[in-house]
Amino acid sequence: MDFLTEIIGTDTKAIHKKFKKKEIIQKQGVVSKNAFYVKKGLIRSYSVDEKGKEHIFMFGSEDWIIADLESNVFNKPTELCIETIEDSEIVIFNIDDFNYAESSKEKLQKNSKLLARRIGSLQRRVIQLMSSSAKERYQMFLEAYPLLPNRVPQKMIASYLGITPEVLSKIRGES
Amino acid sequence: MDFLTEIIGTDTKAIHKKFKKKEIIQKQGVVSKNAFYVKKGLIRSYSVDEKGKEHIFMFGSEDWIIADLESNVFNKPTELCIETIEDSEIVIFNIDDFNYAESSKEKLQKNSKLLARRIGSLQRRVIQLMSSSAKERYQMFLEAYPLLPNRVPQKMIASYLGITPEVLSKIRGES
DNA sequence: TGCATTTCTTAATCTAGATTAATGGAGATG
DNA sequence: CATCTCCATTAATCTAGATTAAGAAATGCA
Repeated sequence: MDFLTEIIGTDTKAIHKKFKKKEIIQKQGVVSKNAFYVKKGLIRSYSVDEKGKEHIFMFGSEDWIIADLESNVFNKPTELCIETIEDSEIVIFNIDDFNYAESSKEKLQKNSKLLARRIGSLQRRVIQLMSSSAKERYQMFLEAYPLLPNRVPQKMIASYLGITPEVLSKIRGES
Repeated sequence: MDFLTEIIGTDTKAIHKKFKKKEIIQKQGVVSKNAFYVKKGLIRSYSVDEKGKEHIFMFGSEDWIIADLESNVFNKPTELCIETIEDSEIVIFNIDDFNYAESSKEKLQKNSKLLARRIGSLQRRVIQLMSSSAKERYQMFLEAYPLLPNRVPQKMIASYLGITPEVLSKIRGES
């Protein structure tokens, strides 16, 4: 738990938990201040629209932190459901502790860097969604996350890219 | 310059500048550490794809800060061009100062909150782009930014929504 | 091991939104 | 004020990707 300790320090209360494959870590609709650090395994966060369709917002593998900041910041029920894809070990901690508590300067700075980094990748994602075709987006995904395709089912990759599994299958068949 | 002082403090070196309508504040391709605080007026950041098509990433009106964090964080040329829509007064400052310098704890915490808030809205934007129709996105835009439609040309709203001006015109005609 | 369920693929349609093109206004500029 | 360039709108096509459907492969479970 090295990388995590470095970020949240040792003073933060954190719960260590193991989950089986396909277990729900956090349900949609809950108001929670939790953040989830992936020590081992693979998880995903996704929203479900009115038609019952799932849209994967992000994947989290080792050393990633997943949290619904939209919910945390604006204090409203999560639209994101968080669920394991593989058997996983997750460290759950309170995001307020993480962000604003009696943290050291150093910790706060590290935190800012992490947040900025995440904004960077979200920015890229938004621009991609607006300007690239399904095929281009798939290729960029492969480059950005070369290890994930082996661990994630096709239909989830499709969901992350904002396309249907049928179209993804076609694209893969082409190249 | 109240709100800004509160965030960046008085120690940070900042340049105060006036721009005419349609002036370019920052060009694509530059590696810069600049952030732009809008004191007065309206600006936009956008990327241009290979086909020469513009995609507006975000608008910034009074009290907004616009910066290409993707570029700042990963230290690579900006993909975002920043340009005024109206005559504007802009405060330019170095984002490193803002983030990591000899800042007070309080300032760092405030900074974290701002970043988290921005992540929240980007998260929402990504989910919207994946799950909503053009019409729904337009309606959400109107709710989220009720004042902008009067100040921004249609074609720019279309660009922000990720659709063509023709489709936006059609949508507006319907309701 | 065998049956059930889920996932992937292929193919035939359908549709939201893109593209192209033409028109009438609205601002800018001399 | 006359010309010019840019904008918004409408309408006719076109197309990327959605939907539907059905069979094949993989996976889970008793």
